[in-house]
Amino acid sequence: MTKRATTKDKILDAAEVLFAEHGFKQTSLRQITAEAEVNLASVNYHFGSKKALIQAVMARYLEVFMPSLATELTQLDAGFSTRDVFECFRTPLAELRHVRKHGPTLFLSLLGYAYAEIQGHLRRYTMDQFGDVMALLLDTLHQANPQLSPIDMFWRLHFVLGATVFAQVSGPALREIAAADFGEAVAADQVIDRLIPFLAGGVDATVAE
Amino acid sequence: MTKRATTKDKILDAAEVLFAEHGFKQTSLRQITAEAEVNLASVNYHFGSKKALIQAVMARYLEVFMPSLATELTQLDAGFSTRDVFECFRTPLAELRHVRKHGPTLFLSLLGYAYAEIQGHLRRYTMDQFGDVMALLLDTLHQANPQLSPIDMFWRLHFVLGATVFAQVSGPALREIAAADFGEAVAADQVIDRLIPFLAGGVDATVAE
DNA sequence: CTAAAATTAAAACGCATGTTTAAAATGTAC
DNA sequence: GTACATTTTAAACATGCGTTTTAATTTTAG
Repeated sequence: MTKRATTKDKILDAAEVLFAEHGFKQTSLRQITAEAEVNLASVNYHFGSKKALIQAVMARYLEVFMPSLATELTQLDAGFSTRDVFECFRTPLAELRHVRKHGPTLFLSLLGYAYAEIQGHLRRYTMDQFGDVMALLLDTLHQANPQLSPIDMFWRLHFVLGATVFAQVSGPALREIAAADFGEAVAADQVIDRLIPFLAGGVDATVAE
Repeated sequence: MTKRATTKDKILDAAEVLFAEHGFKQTSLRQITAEAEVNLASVNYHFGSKKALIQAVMARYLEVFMPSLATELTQLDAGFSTRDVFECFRTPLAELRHVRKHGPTLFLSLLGYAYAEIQGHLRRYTMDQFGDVMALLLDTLHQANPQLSPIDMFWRLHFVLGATVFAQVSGPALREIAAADFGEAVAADQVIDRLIPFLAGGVDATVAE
């Protein structure tokens, strides 16, 4: 049988939803503890500070996602394309559903805000912990596109991150507009189906002369 | 001869730099008025509120940029490519240098934060004021890519915005990393040279089957 | 059952924010 | 030069924030 949710988990669950919705800085501990139905002081008791809570929220996802992505990347068959590299994101993202029902969407939103609000400590944490996976990704993409210089690849990877996190951060609003304008509801998962071809096309583009 | 800067202008000039650097919400009126060397209360006296100041900052740029972009788009020669459409952004962006020395960079950063911090009032203001230009852009891109369905084009345009905006928001940090890792300094203007081929490649990509 | 440890709870602290107030200073028109 | 309007100034206000404190409560061990 499943244990009753602990205070610590109730905080994490409430925090990640609010963070994903409104960003880190703009979400207060009072909102979080109200939503989690726990006492305000319990955040500092269990996590020490808001900063530490933010890192704990990210860690739950990064610890699943990053190793999984690394595995997928290293298992690529020889002669892979850029498109194949981006397809490697599907499985690790889908696995986040195991940590939380809407894990994939939540994670990408959190990542987006982690980038947008240039939280020094978060960026440092991510890079310290998973810089090797990022380097592997950069290297793998470069293998698929040897014609691009490392610096060109560097910039294109960051354009990719930008398009991805942005699409997810403003995802709810955009899906709403899309549904209103085109009468077509789009699930969050389907956005990635539209995204991958776009990203691959961008990375594969010939450099400006 | 040029008039001495008024309090109102000193506030606008200081505000836009701080906003572009740290975002809207995270920049306080006290930082702004200290930088501008004016009294704290003068913001509310001259603009009414922080919200109104933010809109005034954006308006200075949008009023120049949007009509100029519209002009460029309508003057495209028949048979234009996606790449041609994105090249239309160069001139309007460059013109922002007339309103302020680093106008192009500032404007894109501001736009980035306006999107990232989902400021309802700002999004509404932008759409109300310049929704027609956005529609024109969407339509023009669709002309260059008639094979894409309207909803595919809708999503790709927003991926484009995401990549652009994030490239600029995290631009200073990225340029720093790039310079450290590749020993190659990149001016802010040159980022757009790397961006345009990427965006065009993404938009032109064949849709997923 | 009891004593110690871990957790929860309520309240307050110190600080920063946007905004307002009311007086002082400055500029303008006659 | 005087009266009026505009602008600047300093101070205070109300609110929300993360954090800390202290006491009550619950859980855990022996």
